[in-house]
Amino acid sequence: MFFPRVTTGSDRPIYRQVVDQIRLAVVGGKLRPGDSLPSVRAMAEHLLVNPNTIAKAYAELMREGFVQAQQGKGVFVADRRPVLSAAERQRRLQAAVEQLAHEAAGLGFSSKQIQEALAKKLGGMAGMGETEQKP
Amino acid sequence: MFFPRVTTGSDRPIYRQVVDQIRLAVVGGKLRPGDSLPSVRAMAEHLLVNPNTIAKAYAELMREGFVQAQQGKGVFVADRRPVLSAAERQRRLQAAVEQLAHEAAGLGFSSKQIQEALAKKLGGMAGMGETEQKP
Amino acid sequence: MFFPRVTTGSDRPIYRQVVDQIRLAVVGGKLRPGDSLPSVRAMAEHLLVNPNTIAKAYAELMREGFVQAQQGKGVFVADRRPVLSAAERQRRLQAAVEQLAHEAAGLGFSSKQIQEALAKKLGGMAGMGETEQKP
Amino acid sequence: MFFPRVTTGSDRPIYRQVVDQIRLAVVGGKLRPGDSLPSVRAMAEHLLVNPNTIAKAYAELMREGFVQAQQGKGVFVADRRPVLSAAERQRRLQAAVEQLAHEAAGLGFSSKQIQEALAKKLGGMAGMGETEQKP
DNA sequence: GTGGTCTAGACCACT
DNA sequence: GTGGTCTAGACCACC
Repeated sequence: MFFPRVTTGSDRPIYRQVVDQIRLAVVGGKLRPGDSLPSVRAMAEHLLVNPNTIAKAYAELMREGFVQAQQGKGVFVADRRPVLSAAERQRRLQAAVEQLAHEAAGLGFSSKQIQEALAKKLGGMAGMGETEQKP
Repeated sequence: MFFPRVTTGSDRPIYRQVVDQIRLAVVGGKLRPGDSLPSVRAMAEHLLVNPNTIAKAYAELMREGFVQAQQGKGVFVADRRPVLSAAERQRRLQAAVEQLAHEAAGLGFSSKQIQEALAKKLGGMAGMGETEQKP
Repeated sequence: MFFPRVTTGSDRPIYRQVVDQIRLAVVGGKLRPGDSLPSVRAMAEHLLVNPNTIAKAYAELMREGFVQAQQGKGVFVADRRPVLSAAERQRRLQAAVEQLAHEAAGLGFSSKQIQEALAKKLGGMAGMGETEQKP
Repeated sequence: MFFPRVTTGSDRPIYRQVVDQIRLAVVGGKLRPGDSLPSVRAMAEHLLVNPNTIAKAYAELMREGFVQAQQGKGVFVADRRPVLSAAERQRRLQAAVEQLAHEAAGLGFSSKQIQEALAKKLGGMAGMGETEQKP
């Protein structure tokens, strides 16, 4: 059974962390279509968070098409990966990159330092690199 | 006179957009130490926002050491000085990098694609690379 | 639950008084990491001031690393970490010392009298002397 | 002719700096009863500040009894030093000392560090130590 | 004129 | 419930 890890006290909301990690597990192949996910209550107890928070995360994942709820049975990974338009994906990446650039520039870091920090972070993340999608 | 551009209805707060753009203009050399910035009221009228919102942005920039307010005279670009500890700067860089990594991973981009997008963005920014500060 | 005392009509702004007292309680050990602080609304009602004023105080304390806010849960005392650079801390100490020197000199006190008053005040404060940080 | 030195961009208002320095020169004996001070206009031109600022400083000094204006002749140091009640002087000293203690404690300085910074500052100031007044 | 503080009240996101 | 943002409008200190 897949359980994400969340850290309270981060600037990233808990429900967002849950969404991120499940999404990442799906696109990375750790979770396959048909796999079942923990119930809202089970995950809430496991992570020691409010059930509403998990419910919100699942709702977001359902809206995006990553998971599907089957009445009375539980939550499952959906068959097909949802698609965002290439333009939309690119637009969001640009926005995210821009935000990092602004923040780091304000802190006085050089381009090299920023890129090294990113490389280090990406190197330690699982499931990246095999999921490339051509725009 | 320098005026930032803000878009209401964005997920990024208005005062944050103002801070970002002025900070960028300063580190990018578009604004130099001693340059005067628009008065709180003038910028508020220009951007069609509440003066308090601009005051908040200026207060943030003052705390970060980017600008200096002189009672009754106005707000001016300050001589750059490192206000944050090396550890704090590093902590903030990590947080910013992490956010990009999660966002981009959720969108299904590969490590390589993310790094290329960042490299492209940094390459197009003025004043980066010369501002390196040793921790 | 910790509640500061503020006096309206003082030359020191209310939000500053709140910041001062909470900061003192933290460095003096009266408030320990993890302790929860009154909610913005609760403290505002207790002190008979506007919630925004308390929010501003908490925002300041967060920036300085004394407290940490958790969306939807409340405000908590943070683990201490040095946020400011050594140079910035020194700069602020100098400014504070200078202010006392001017004020006391204007009142006609001798160097010796000022130093004795300070020694007496510092002697009566908890948690001082163990918190030394090398620059 | 006595001219104070002011630094713009400080957190201490200019008119306050002028008041401080003249007051200090009087209690320190550098200026003696009957000595004439620069005219508002002359000092404003010399310090490159607004005449209103100097006028405000002189008004404050006159209210306190340090100087006296003689219509058409100029501003002169007053005969007798003004007296504040012992209790009031002590109260103000306590408040000033307290403020430094709060600020420095928040910055994480030890008692010893604070006292050393004060001693260094006082050592460099003229006219102190001979002006002791018994409370 | 300038920035700084405070109030009152609204809406939003998160738990 | 919690904190975060924004608006509208007031008063003050300073130049």
